[in-house]
Amino acid sequence: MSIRNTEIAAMFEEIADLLELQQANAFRVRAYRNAARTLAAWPEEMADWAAQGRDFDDLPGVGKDLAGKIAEILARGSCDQLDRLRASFPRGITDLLHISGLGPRRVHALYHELGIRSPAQLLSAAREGRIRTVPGFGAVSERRIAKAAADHLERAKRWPLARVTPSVDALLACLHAVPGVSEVVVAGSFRRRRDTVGDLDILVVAPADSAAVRQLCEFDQVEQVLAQGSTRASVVLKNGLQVDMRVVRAASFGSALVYFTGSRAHTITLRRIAQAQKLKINEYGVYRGRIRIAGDTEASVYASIGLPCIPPELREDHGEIEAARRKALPRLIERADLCGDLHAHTDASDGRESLQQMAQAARAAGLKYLAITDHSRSLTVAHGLDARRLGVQIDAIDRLNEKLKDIVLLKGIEVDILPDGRLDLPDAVLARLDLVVGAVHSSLDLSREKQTARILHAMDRPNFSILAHPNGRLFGTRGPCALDMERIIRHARERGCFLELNSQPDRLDLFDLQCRQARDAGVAIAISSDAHQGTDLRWLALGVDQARRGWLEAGDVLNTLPLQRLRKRLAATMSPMSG
DNA sequence: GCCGTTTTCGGCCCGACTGTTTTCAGTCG
Repeated sequence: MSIRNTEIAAMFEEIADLLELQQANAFRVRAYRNAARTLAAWPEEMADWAAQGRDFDDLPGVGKDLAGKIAEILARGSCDQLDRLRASFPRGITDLLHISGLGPRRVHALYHELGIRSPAQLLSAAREGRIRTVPGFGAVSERRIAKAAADHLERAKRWPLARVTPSVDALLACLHAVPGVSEVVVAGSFRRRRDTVGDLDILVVAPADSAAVRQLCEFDQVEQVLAQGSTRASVVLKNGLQVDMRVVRAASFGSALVYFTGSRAHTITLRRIAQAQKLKINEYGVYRGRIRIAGDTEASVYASIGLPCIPPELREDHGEIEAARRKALPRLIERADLCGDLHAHTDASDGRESLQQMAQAARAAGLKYLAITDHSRSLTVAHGLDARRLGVQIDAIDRLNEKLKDIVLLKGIEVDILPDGRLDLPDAVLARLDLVVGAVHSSLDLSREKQTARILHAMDRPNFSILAHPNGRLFGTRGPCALDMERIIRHARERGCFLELNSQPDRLDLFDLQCRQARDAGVAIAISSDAHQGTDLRWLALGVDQARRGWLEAGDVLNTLPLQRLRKRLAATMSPMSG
């Protein structure tokens, strides 16, 4: 199988790590990291570029040298430089670089003084009191290293976005109570609405002498204070979540918000642009020489370098700055653009509420239609519907629709895609429905080829409308299935069917970059709640957040269509000879 | 190692916090 961009990126990161341990030129190291970042986010595979005869040095941050290394990696799975570097260090030593508090200098020192070459060895050395014998290390460092090594061995964890909401609410309340505090904003990846967050970055606007830092450090949910200064503090909450807080004055609010919202790559690019215009951007403002020319609002910071304000969800240095320059930023979808929801369950399968209760909840959520898509028969743990029970539900929906006002229930099913790609109910039964949502719930560990073929085959069935939660990942439970998503997107385009962005907090599936690929390919996305009770409809907002990260506009999303136009789009997928 | 209405050479984002090196290097975000 061909080598993927993410694998090339990982090799460049490894080269960068090993070069750092060799104390190589820091800018050379950075060049590898820049290229790795570009590769990891690039929508087209370099293997395809190679097949098309395209030059790798067309990639930003990739010159002749790195282009040659990409070609070498594609050809033989590695490159001479990586092989040489690996040979000169013990395997696994780069793990040490990913332990909090350790950088290349300290790892170098620990390796040469104590022969430490793994996190486990580091932990024992710290517990035996040997770290403090190394010049530059003391008892405090040793204690911190022991803790960080233990944490690393337990594996650093990222939090699903929705799971940090209780902590966010508590922190906002805590900090708003401080006299003089005028703004409290959670910035960082939380504000960019990434599907997971590693920590919380909180920006507080307050006078220089405010008690905000002390308030956070003394907050009753704080387990440990990592750092405490006059304008910054870092703490770990009792639930393990790290919180970094910065205090700025109102005049710097905009520049601080840009800076702490990130991403790192985005802000670095902004500063490079500023530098080229003889300006300097930092968290306190935008400066020409010693004169401060902007910084009170985010818009003023972007305007100072000739750009419109870029929505936080796009700030990943994935082309949004170039798009802003060309005045070609997308007009991102909003929750209010959704007219309905195309994936919901009732108590007929594993939902908790009746048809009528779900209809009322959907109307209360401002929706005009709700597709009822209970599970199919093979998902026995969810009391999946067979043909007879589905028929009963179809009749019940028809009767209920006659009585309902301001909301229409659509007749659907979340039909299992069987391991061989067949659907779990006969075509004649599915043909009675308004839409068919197909989903994989079993045999999740097939090979990439088999899993992809299974889904392509299912899409070819005459009544297939929407592929539900395409990657099948569940945070904390299982990773995404091995899939050729580019092929699935192309096939959906050819077949005229749709991909779901499942809004459940533990799914958020399609991923952001895949949404963008689908959009670029002209495949519409259904943003669906997968609600199992009425209150779950609130998850649609999370799906919209992720869709915005995928650059989706209202026109890219199937369920922004009003009912009549939606019916037409769906009907095209439901006719036996479609595609 | 990359890159150029600053430059084909000489730059490369910027500031806060920590521990320990009594003046700053290392790390982090």
